[in-house]
Order: sequence, then structure tokens, then C-alpha cells
Amino acid sequence: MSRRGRVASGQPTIADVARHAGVAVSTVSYVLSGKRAISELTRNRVLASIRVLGYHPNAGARALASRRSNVIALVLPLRSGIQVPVVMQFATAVVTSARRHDHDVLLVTSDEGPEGLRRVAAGALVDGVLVMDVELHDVRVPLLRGLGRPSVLIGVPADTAGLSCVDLDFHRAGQVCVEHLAGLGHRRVALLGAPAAVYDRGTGFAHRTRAGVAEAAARHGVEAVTMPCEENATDVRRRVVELFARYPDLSGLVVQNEAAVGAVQAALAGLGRRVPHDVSMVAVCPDQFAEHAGPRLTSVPVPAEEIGRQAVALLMRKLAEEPVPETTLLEPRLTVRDSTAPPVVDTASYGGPASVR
Amino acid sequence: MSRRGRVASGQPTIADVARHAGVAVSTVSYVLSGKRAISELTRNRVLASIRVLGYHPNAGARALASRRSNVIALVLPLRSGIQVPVVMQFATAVVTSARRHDHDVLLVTSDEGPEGLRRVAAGALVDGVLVMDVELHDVRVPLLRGLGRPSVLIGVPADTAGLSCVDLDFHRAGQVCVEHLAGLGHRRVALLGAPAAVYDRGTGFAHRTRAGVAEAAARHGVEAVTMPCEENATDVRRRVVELFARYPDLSGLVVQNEAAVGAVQAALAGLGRRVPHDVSMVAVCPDQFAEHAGPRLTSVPVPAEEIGRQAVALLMRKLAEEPVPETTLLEPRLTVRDSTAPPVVDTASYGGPASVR
DNA sequence: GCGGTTCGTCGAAGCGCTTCACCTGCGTCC
DNA sequence: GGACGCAGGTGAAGCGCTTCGACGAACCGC
Repeated sequence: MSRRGRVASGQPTIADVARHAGVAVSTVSYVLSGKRAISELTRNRVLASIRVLGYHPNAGARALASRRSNVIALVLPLRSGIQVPVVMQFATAVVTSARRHDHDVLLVTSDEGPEGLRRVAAGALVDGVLVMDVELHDVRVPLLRGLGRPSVLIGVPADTAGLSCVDLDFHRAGQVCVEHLAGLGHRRVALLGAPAAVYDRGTGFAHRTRAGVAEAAARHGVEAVTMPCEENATDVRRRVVELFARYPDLSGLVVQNEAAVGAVQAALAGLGRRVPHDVSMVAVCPDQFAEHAGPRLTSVPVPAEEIGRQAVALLMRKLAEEPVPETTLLEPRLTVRDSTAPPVVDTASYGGPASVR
Repeated sequence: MSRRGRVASGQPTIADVARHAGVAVSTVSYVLSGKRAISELTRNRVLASIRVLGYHPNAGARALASRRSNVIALVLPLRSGIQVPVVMQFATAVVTSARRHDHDVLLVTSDEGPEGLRRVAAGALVDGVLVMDVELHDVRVPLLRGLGRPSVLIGVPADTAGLSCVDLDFHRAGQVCVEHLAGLGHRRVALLGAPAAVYDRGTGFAHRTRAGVAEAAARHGVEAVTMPCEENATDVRRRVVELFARYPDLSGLVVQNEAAVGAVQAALAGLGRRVPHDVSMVAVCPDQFAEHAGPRLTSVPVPAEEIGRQAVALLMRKLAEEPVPETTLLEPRLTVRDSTAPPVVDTASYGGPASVR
């Protein structure tokens, strides 16, 4: 007796709607799903009843019957060395895109470990999985392969066989930065990278950028050195000082650590090196950030929003059992602003480090 | 025919477990839920079968039958002026705590508007709701009251009747900062607050802090001015310059804007004002941040983790239909570090602004 | 040794939805 | 004009789980 439905939960059920509209339950279902043709007349009656009763389909019942929860899992990294704002951008892009595809997002943190993934996937709580912050040799990768649910990685592991990955082409990003500096005439550049921990655990983007920098440098006859870099002012300062002590002719800097950019600028100022007069600087950071820095930074943004959108789109295609490419790499885009310039060659007009402090 | 179960989804069902263990389906259920006494022997047989078969209960079926999804919604703010790292801390604390209570977390963004809340709540996708970034007169508040599901707010609206709220006691935090400065002997202080947009939309924490600052100042005979403050270096610099131009005797600063702290320091340095010699500064920011700044900052942290944990605990108690208090305010804790000191009174030994630049 | 408990287990009735098989009428095609 | 297809609708069988009532067996007090 369906009076129970109303008594128990307070929410009207599909049966209430059907009764109110004078049609069968299945008809209501078809109106909602659009999986069958329904006459204009009936459809409108049903929709009216839905509105009048304030009906919302019960997610559990729907998931049980259709074997689809319309929820995807987003596995977020919550450990040291991550770029919190960038992660947040990903997350919001993912949620927004997922909603457009009529899906919700379940937040799973990596500190629950792979077990969390298995739990939500095996229990059919989620239809598919989005994994962020993928390492080159990630423990979750074999698990994903045997999960029995579609998944998309944000980031690219060493072996992509049987997976789908989306990311900025960080190799290319590294190249682009160096090419820009080389084109301006710089002959020695340095990459101030992610924190050491990020390299140590083999995070793809850090390694790929480094490789791209090295490769482009070799190709353009530029000397390139790489240094990991923590995010606190103290460490940044030490790194920068060390860098210029060791390589006095260093004139170009690639900073791939948004959180450290401000500290790098401060450290350079402390050394009396002006940007871009004495040293050029290109940052891998969001455009908004680059715009507000002083001077405005030549930068390559990580298109978090675009990546998140693509990742969701790929996952949806996999859920629909359409074929998708294994790897999707987005082309980096370098925007020239005020922090890069040709190096000073005329030592006579050189107003650099020595004259200040 | 339960062969269908295995064929269709690949996952073993509770019926498979029951058959394998030679017991009734209900017995397996009771083993899992612990809602009835089960003999040690039977329990072990069932648990063994579960392990052997790799059984995971189907979330949809469970939700349908039990009217509990074991999922809570976390409504995150994703708009301008928020403190991204703090929000992230909240989120991770919430996810971690929720997992300890055997719940998962569904991410809902505010930009879907109140409709998103209604959707997940009415559809029984979630059992309860956690709302962040609450405004004094939040449109979601009336909605929450009529939602028919338990909710907990992180932040405190103007009218808390019938709600449950958790937050740092920002009023007290404002007081504590001023009391510390007053105790050191400062006679004119300024609050560099959140971005103007945050005040404009009536976000509780910003208004309460301001009120606390004003009140404590009045009580201690201190002059206090307040200025909203954007997060980019340009605006911060302008504000700081303006502040000291208008109030040359200003010697104490309360900065409630983690993202601006670095820029404030830079601006002060630019004006030739040393911290803490010429101006004392207390920040509302995470301890870790305060520790790494130079000089180390006297600060009041927002205990995001603790608040998140409490919020989840409250929500769980509401789900269990236990009574909970309307408002839970956490006492702020001020840690004295190196950025505050008594003001310079001996003008003879004053080596401040005028002598530099 | 006989009612009354308590313990451990079982069977079956849903939970609210989707989907399949089926039915009816109607226009269409040779 | 009979076979056919199709649009539009119905009923009922699950989906995999929880939970209620029932039931036998063991245990209690007297």
C-alpha cells in the first residue's frame, strides 16, 4: 500500500505521481528518462503532477534499478607539496562539468588509500572514477585497471596502456619556457621546480617539465640547471642565493611552483637583481596570479578548468562505452608579459647586483 | 534466479554470500550491521565467505532498503575572496572525519545554487548536509530549515534558531588580537580585513572579527580603524600606504587575510617600516604559514581541522536523532611570535620611515 | 516439568525505481 | 484489405538490501 511511502519518508514517490497524473508508473519513468516516445499531452500532465507534488526521484532506488548511480568519484591528493589553488580549480571544474552531464561528485581522499577507491567502486556507489595527482609508478594504476569501472587520470603515469589520461603537456611546457628565454638570447637558465618530495614520489608533471627544459636547452645551446624548491620563503631564498653563487651568469629563471613565485621575487630583490632587467623569469602559474604580480609575469598557465572539463567529458564517453584515446595532452600556451627581456650584454651599462646593497 | 546477479554486474550479492556460507540472507545482513546477536561460529563463517567472494554491499540497494545512503553533502563555496587553503583544510577534515563515521562525502558547489542542495537532499542521495561559508543572511538558511534533513553550518548566520552551527569565535578572535596589541602598549591599530566583496555579502566571520576588534579597542582605549583588503599585491600596497598616510601614529596591524600577508610585509618593507620594530603585526592565518614567514608571525589560526571534525560529529549526532546545541564556538588561540613588540616611544632613537628612501 | 525469556536464525515483504514484454490503435504499403 | 510497423501506453518482474515477525532451542525460576 503506497500510503506507506508518504508516511515513512515524507517524499512523494513515482507511484504518487502516476496516480496524480492518472497514468502508469512506467509512463512517468519514461517521461523522466526520455527513453520512449510519450505524447505531448501525457508528458505535460506528468510534468505538472511532478511539479505539484514536488517529486524528486529517489537516488538509491534509481541506482538499484538502473545500475547507475550517476555519481563519479574524484580522488584528490591531500598531501604535501600540492598546489592547493590549482587542485581546487580542478575540483570545481570537475564538479561543474559533472553536473552538466547530470552527475554528482563524491570526494575521495588519497589518504584512505587505494581501499577507498575499491570500496566506492565495488559497492556501486560511483559509476566511474577520476584520479588526480598521478605518479609515474602509481600504486593505484594496477587497481584502476582491475576495477571494473571506467576511470580517467588527471596526470600521466609511465605506462598508460589501457587507461585514459588527460594533462597539460608539461614536457612541451618546459620546452616552451626555455625556447622563449633562448629566443631572447639567454644562455644559462635554471628551473626552480616543485618541492623535492614531489620529484621523489615520481610525480609526472614535475619530471616531464624537467625533461622538456633539458631537451629544449640542449637543442638551443642553452645551459640549464634544475633545482627542486620548497614553498617557504626561507628555503626559496637559500635556493636562489645558491643558484646565483654557483652560476653568476644565470639570466633566466623558470619557476614551476606558484606558491614560491612571490618568495622568488623577494629573494631576487634581496640580491638586488631586477626583473626583467637583470634576470628574466617565466612562471608556470595561473594567469590571474601572473597578472597581479609586480612586474606582471610571463607565464604558462596550467589550464585546470579545461583539463577538468576534458577529464569529465572523457569519463562520460567511457560510461557510454564509446572509445576514447589513451592520452590527451593539452598544448601549453605561453603569454609574454613584463618579466622577461633580452639579457644585458653591455657590461658598461650594467646596473646590476653589485651596485645595490 | 540469482545467477543473473553475477552475470549482470560481476559483483557477488548478499545472496551469493548467504549461499556460500550456508545461511539465510538476513543472517548475513545482521552480521554486517550488528543489529542482532549472531553466534561466533556463524559470524566467522559469514565473514570468511565475504572475504572469499570479495563481497561489497551494493550502496544503492542498501540506501533504498534502509533509507540511509551513508553519504553527506558538503556544500563548498567556490567564489571570490575565499581562502582556498583554509577551505581545503576544511574539506579534508570533513572527508576524513566522515569516513571515520562510515560516511562518504558528496561535493556540492554553491554555484549550482540552493537548487543543488534541494536536489541531493530530496532525492535521498545524502542523509545530511554540511554548509560552509555561511553569510549572515544566507538564502540557504530558510531552505535548510525546510529541507527535512539534518544539517550543520560551518559559520554562523544572524538567526541561528533551529540550526546547528560551528565556527571559530571570530568576535573573540578580533578581541584577542587587539588585547594583545593593547597590552603591548599600542594606541592605534588597524584591521586589514577580507576583500570588500566578503563584507558586502555579509559573511559572518568578517563582520564578527571587525566587531570584536572594535569592541576590544573601545574597552582598552585604543583607536581602531578597519579596511577591507583585496589579495593582490597592488591593492594591498595601496591600502597600506593610505593607512599610514592617514594615521601616521599607527603602530599595530591585524591582518585577517592569509593571502595578503606576504604582500603586506612587502608593502611595509617598501615604506621602510620594520616588523616588529616600527609596526607590530598579528595575522589570522594557519600556524604553518605563520612559522615560515620572516619574521615569524604572531597569529591566531583558524582551526579548520577541528571545526571540520566537530561539524561532522554534530551532524552524526543529528542523524542519530540526538539533541545538539545550536551554536558551537571554538575559543581562539593566539600564539605570540616575532612580529609583535611594544611600540617605539622614544622618538630620539626612532630609526623609522623617514630615514629610508 | 512447565510457562516465560532470551538467543540465534530464517522467510518474506517491501524500499522506489527501471525495463521488458505485451497490448492497442492507427496509418501505410502493395 | 490483410500484413505490417510504429507510436503510445500498461503491468509486473526484478534490482540487492534491511527489517519485521515467527520459530525452535536452550535456559530460567519455582
